[in-house]
Amino acid sequence: MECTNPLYKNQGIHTVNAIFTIEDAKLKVLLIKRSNEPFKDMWALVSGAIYNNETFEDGTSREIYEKTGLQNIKTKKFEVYSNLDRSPDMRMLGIANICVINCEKVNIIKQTRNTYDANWFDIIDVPTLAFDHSKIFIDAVNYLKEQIYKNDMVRALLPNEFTIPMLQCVYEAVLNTTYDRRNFSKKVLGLDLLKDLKKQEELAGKKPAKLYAFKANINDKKII
Amino acid sequence: MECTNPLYKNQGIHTVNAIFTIEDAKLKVLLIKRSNEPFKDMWALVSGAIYNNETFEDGTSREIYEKTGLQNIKTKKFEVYSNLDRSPDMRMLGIANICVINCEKVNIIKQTRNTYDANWFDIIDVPTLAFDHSKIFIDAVNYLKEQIYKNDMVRALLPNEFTIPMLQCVYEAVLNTTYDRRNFSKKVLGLDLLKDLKKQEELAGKKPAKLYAFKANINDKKII
DNA sequence: TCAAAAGTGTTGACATTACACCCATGG
DNA sequence: CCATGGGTGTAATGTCAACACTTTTGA
Repeated sequence: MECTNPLYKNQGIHTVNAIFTIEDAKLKVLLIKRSNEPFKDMWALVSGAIYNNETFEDGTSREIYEKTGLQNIKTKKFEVYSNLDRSPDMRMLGIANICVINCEKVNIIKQTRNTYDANWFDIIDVPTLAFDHSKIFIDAVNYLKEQIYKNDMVRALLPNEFTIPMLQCVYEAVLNTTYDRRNFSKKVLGLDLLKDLKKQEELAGKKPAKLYAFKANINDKKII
Repeated sequence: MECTNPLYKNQGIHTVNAIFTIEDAKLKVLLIKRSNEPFKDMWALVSGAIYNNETFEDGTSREIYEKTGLQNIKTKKFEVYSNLDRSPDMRMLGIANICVINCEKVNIIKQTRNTYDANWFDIIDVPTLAFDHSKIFIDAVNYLKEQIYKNDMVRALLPNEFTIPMLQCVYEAVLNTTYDRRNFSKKVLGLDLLKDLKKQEELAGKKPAKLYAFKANINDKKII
């Protein structure tokens, strides 16, 4: 239906997505290069406008798909940005998401209707971003650190079958720290969180590690 | 500026506020009674539409003030509700806040332009609410439990000068549990969080407790 | 002098940390 | 047979939970 109250009219809603992965034991964020004004040729988080006839979640999935080709991404809203001048064209309220993904599973599309490059950036090498995305990016990293203990986030960063050293690597990359290998292993196994798959990874030049999977329907337990 | 893209037009933004306090050692939420359609005569959370020319934070403060008379309330966004049918008049995206307040400091206005009653409800006695506010209320309580360890939330629920038993009462009311008085006290004092004001409360029939205040610029520390 | 509630100290249980040794693999 | 990295055990330390007694106040 048509909006008649002039006080409410002309408000748009942006979905802004900080998409993270772990690659080479480093926390990385997905950036796209804009091919249109405003902020043409600048790197940006994956973002776009929500349509009238879709929920925020549906619009977010659509925007991520259109700009990267990614599907079925786990997202978590974490902040709202409502400065009146955050977008030069019209009043766009920005709702920001953390998204986490196992980058081995996916292929990023680099050229789309509004973008002409896409890449994973180590979070310490992120350039200045379009709009207010630099601020959103910093907030996203901090939020991710706070929330990484949630099992579904950790799950999304790992393949379905993984080893305990891989799990440790996720924690160390996100929290930018190190843990003792033996204590980490002991802690995780004691939480009754993992299913022993009775299989081993196949790798060269070292003792292969055991493969595990998360048990189904586990409540969040803090590993660290 | 005018919005021309029909895909984005006609989206309104609601601020929906679950305002909590501790009264009689119980966690309570502030509800208002609606005097207009839709949902006339039903209880609701404190909510309203954000205007084009104000930030979300400013619009939230304005709505809370207009519907309750309250000012300077600490708010924290926690969720976005975007079902297409959540408001019968037009597409209204709802952004929900947790708000916390020390009810001793304030006076609630019961009659306003759109409401004709307002009251604190023990969270176990909350009736069915207007719009999707019942769902939002439940999410708010859960979020508050998750976040109560943040110092600024606890601060907002207490007067400027408070005793350790009062602090313990806040935790017990929010988390619906009990703690050992001696262990709680020991833990809090060991965190270097509080300033001893070298004063005592003045109360009848019992040993008066020492008064404390939070130290300035303290990072969040989990008491429990 | 009594009831009510606050302050403090000790102990055992449990969790976390630090650290050393052995094992399996591919080259 | 060696380099790499995974698996496991133990002792020291730190944190948390349970619990008893004393203190201060107003009535």
